[in-house]
Amino acid sequence: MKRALPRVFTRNSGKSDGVLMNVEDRRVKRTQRLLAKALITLTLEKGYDVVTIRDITERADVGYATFFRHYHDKDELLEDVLDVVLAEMLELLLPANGADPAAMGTLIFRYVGEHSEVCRVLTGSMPLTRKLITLGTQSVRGDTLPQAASIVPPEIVAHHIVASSVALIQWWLEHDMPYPPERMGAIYAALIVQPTGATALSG
Amino acid sequence: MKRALPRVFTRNSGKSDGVLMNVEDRRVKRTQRLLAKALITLTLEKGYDVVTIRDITERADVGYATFFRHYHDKDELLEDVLDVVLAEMLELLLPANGADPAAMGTLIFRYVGEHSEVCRVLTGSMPLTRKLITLGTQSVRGDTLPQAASIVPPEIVAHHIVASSVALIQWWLEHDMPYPPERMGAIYAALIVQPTGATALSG
DNA sequence: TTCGATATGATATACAATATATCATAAGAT
DNA sequence: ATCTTATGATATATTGTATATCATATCGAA
Repeated sequence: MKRALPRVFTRNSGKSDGVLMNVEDRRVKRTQRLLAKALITLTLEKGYDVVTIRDITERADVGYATFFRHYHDKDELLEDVLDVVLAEMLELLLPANGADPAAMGTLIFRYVGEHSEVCRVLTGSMPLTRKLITLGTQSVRGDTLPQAASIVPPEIVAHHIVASSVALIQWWLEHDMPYPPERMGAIYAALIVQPTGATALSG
Repeated sequence: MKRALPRVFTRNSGKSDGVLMNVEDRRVKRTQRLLAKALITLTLEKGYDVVTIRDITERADVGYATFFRHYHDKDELLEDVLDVVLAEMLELLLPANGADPAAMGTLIFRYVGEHSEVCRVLTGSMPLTRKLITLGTQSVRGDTLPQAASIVPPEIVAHHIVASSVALIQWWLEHDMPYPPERMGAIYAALIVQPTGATALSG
């Protein structure tokens, strides 16, 4: 017997059936890190869709063909970046769960501000923004809202909260973060959480 | 004397300095209409970014090179579509200005429902969605909100109203329009207009 | 530390799509 | 009616994607 699969071929969330690569190998992690960083930098320099894979590999100082050993295309690489960001935000927000909305909002905007370049790129991609909103909506529906008998279906309420939050983040980034995270947290609470909560109950 | 510029070279909003084409010529209008229709159809069939210009020209039954006589690239063609949609919605909403929010919302969702294919494509493009939200925000800021002394800056309030509305439309389209326009108009009023108005005043 | 496994670099190449140029023809404008 | 111009057809330069191959370097495990 040949010892059952000692290696770890985990492609992110197991969705992509395509390129397999041992993510425990230092070389692999190094290459993927370099590629991700290059994509972010180049996207901020000249826009996501005009960045070529040759651009990325040259900036990352990595062989051109190496890219395709890890990802099928640019979008798959960018999705990897989103997964990392989502995991980080989740572990940031989980401990603070149940705190008051303004404090939660402050945490969110503090994180976004500290990773503004990556977030700018991610929120510039429609597929990733959709994915983000979908995941967030599911989470919000699970967490709160054991409500009923409103004009507005709970599914829409959850979607509205998440989509509005993402939009607020986008506004903040596009305007070069003119207010500090604490102020944005307060705005988040006053503009999104509080009114929507009231609507879900009474409306 | 040679008669000063009898022709009309209007490239949409005069922004693109690139391809000039007499938009009063029937042939031009016909070609552009065919190209736009082909792009919409193909995008719904297999996704915007994998649609090639050759696809478009073949579906439109138009010479390949002809495309570049009208647009630099796919995105410019799609922007043309957005301009038409925006103009139509504007003339739909202007007469009803000042009516109650639910009625306005019903008008909006009725229009979206009747043009769901085009709207699906447009709201799937991040640059166009941004443009739409920016224009809408300016309009809302001009219309209403002579307010002051709130935690939430009026600029953010306006942005929130528009972005939330677009998000609600996106939700509706993505879920295959499960409620009629009248219901969506009521939801729009209860979820977005009424709470945000209250926040802008009191919050 | 050694050894087998494997990720990488460098290179060549097939292929697809963009973008432009040219010229004859057909369609529209006046 | 005729002058203008948009189109079709075609060729071509250019760019970017995607895959294959082989020697080398790096890694993990014993």
